[in-house]
Amino acid sequence: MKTLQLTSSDRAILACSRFFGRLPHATVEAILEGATLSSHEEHDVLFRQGDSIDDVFFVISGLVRLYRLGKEGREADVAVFPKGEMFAENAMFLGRATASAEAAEASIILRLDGRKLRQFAAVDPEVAQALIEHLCHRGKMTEDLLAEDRLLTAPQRVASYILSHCPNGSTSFSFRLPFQKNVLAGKLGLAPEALSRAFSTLRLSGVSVKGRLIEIRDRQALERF
Amino acid sequence: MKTLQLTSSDRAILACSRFFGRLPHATVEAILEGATLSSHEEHDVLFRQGDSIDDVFFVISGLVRLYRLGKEGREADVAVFPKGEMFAENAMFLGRATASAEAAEASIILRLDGRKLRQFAAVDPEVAQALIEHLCHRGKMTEDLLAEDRLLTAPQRVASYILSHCPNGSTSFSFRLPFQKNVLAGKLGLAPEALSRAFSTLRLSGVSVKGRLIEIRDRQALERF
DNA sequence: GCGACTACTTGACCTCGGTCAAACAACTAT
DNA sequence: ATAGTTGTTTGACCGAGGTCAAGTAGTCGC
Repeated sequence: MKTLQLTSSDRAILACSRFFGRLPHATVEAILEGATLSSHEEHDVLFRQGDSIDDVFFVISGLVRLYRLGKEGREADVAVFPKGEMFAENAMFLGRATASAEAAEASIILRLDGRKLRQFAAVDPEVAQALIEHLCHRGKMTEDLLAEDRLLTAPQRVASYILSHCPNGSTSFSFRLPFQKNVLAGKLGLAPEALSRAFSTLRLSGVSVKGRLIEIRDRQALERF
Repeated sequence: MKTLQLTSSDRAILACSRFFGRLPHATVEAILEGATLSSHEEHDVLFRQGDSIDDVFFVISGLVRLYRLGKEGREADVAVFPKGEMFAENAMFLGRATASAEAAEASIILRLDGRKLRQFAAVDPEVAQALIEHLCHRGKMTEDLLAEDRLLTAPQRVASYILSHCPNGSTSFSFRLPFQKNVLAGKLGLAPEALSRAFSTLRLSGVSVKGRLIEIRDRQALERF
């Protein structure tokens, strides 16, 4: 872990994030005052389930995995945050972290003073509003995961993930996975082997996979799955 | 469905709910103005996934099941709300309902004007604060469900549910299920048959089940599970 | 080029839990 | 009581996916 300075390109990322994007510059600057920036290696732990943390985190670059611990060291991902996402606002209001967080690849993380943010939310309705919308969005994300776990088989979940990256309208297209298959497996609640098998099932429906490159030949076929 | 009048005992329930409990009487009264009260039979649908609703719901009595729809009419519960809980605040900010809701037993439901509540939240920081904490709590609930689904087997999930109703300290105790086993199965993401089998597995660890009455002889045995 | 990692895939096996069918139990209405 | 309805349990079966163990790519260093 190394401490860094906030650059202007970092600010650009903040400016177009869901949370900060809604707020006027002055407010953003005020919230950012005293924030610290740090770089982390893959597998660096940011905080642990049960910790009482009073910071809020923001992914400037890289990827963070949020997970719960089970018996015998088992881990279950409850969310994965790419560049531009904020997390651990929960802990700020609930008192302790409900999950652990670690960098899923080399990442740069911004750490805001939670008490200050809370203060702002209590005074500035605009900040409160932004927080509310952020929380609604986060709630929907976990609800999505839960519902997919309960309703879909492994290949269906993968198909659904692929489709969520597909601009609707086009029947064939391709894209690069934004992270390792390992991480995708975790996010979808699958063992890596199961993800692999799911991909090879989908191959029969016109999906080709070369490394991180995914190619779709027939959108309808995927939707039918 | 029948329209009703808000009684004083209904107000008492509101007053000690997580959301309204934090707010001053005057604010509560203002939010409640224009709210409508209705009674519903089991299986009455309150709204459907995808509906654009501009009401927020509150369970005065009974039980509401929130669920997502899958292929071929499959349903997956994403939350179950007992008396005193508020729901569908999500839809207010996201535009449409992310899930369907129906009464899981005969229930009395209070329906608040969402636009007005939103208005209040935008003006009164106290309301915003209450909303934020409510959303954090809801987020944690779904996260709990997701993590349990991914980390625990059926008997473990049931054990965990039982333990969550056990006053910590006592080694043996008993309580009544607050709803049908059917509903519990749904909440835990199990088929009713699987719940039944889970109970009979736990019987070997000192759990006895007679109808809705659950009796625990050995707390530690459950925790070890 | 070579070896040494690490990511990913494949195969074999087995357990958990879903599904269908049937038996049972509790409740209601007649 | 009798029959019907609904909630719950049990048995038999099977398929999805976890786990362990090899094997195959890639990728990095040199």
